[in-house]
Amino acid sequence: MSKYHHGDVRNVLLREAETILRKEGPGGLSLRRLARLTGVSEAAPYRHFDGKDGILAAVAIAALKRFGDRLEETAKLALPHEERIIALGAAYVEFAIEHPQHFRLIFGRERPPLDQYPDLRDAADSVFDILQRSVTNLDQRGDMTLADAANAYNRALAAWSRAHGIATLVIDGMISPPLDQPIQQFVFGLLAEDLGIPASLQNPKK
Amino acid sequence: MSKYHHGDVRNVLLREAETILRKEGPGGLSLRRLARLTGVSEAAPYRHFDGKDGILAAVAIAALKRFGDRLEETAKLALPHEERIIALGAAYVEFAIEHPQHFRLIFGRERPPLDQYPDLRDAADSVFDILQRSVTNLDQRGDMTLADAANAYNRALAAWSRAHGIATLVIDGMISPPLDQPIQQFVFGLLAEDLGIPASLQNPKK
DNA sequence: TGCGTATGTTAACATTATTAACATACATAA
DNA sequence: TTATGTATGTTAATAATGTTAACATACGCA
Repeated sequence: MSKYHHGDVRNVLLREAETILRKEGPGGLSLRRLARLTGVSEAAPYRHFDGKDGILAAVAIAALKRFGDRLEETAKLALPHEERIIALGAAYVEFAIEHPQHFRLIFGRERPPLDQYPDLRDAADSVFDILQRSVTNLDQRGDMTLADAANAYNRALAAWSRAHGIATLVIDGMISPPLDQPIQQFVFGLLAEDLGIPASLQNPKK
Repeated sequence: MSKYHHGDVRNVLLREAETILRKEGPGGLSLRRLARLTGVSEAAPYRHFDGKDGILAAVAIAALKRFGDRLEETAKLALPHEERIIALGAAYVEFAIEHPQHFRLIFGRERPPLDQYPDLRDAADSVFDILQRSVTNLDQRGDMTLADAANAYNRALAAWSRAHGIATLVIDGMISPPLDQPIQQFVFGLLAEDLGIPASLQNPKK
């Protein structure tokens, strides 16, 4: 009977880390507790991951993958372009509300440094690519001028910022979706809110 | 010659905490290091603050005060209502970029729990009040219907979300203001970006 | 069979937040 | 002035953390 060598420690650690993170967030994830819960020695995780950041990076990459898949699904819906932007923003916010800790891990300050984890950077870039392509609708428009492209990029950033702001404010407890209406409706309302930007300040192009 | 009793430890601690936080953020602020730098014993801070969260709360309250003052200044400018909203958003984002750690402390996950520090909650509420009053322009409109009020509240939330999203994405390194144009211009561009929300999704009122 | 590498382990180190137990200065009432 | 209580220090202890070093075992493969 082997005294150790569980055979699958890496995956067990990852799954356990997932459930801890879901409850307590990146800060609450302690390597030693993780090891204890996994039933493995306190130094074992270091054989499979590059320390705490390594584990967080692995979890973040998995989360980004799921996030990206979800956004892509939404982006594929047969919708008018403007409505698709709204739907994307709603999916974005819903993900944040359903998985606040993952969302924080992906975007927040405790995210492992992108330049130390290239896979993490790639995963993050890929999600932004989905957003950008969907919002600017690059696929159907090979004939854009440079100015159009800059414009499209700005529109993507603006849409992203709006969704991101709602998501962040909600999960950080600064605003609370009203209890008497479905969250979807609340998010749609905010995303579609027309701010009445004066023409004098609007982008001169278009 | 007295062996201790510096006379002003609380303020010295606060100022030292400020400079540490500015460089390293809430997570990097260690009570022991703070005490060492202040030239005081490691347990001394506990005589003046309710532990680490207490210090963070005090710093956050001061930061919120400055933040609020700045927003209020902007809100007082003689501008058309819509342009004032843009200016407020810009001031909001500029504060975040100039003081990212303070901004994080105010809004992020490491903020001490609001229900344990009523003064902190009051300070935060007061800032949101400024935003809300300015965006909805409540002062000049005593004649609003209930629906109007709800609408105004939503407009405030939407404007706030947009600015908050830009601020958060920038200080978390997800987007970078272009180097070849002033930050102000970048922020204005994003805030004023017209997303082309379809009429079918716009708020039926108005 | 033997050897190298991957995967475990235990033990140690440095750091952290917090609290208890004790010491000193100061303010104020007698 | 003296006495006493409170505010403000200190040192020392506890419990937890990330990380690394030194050592042990299992497995894959020549």
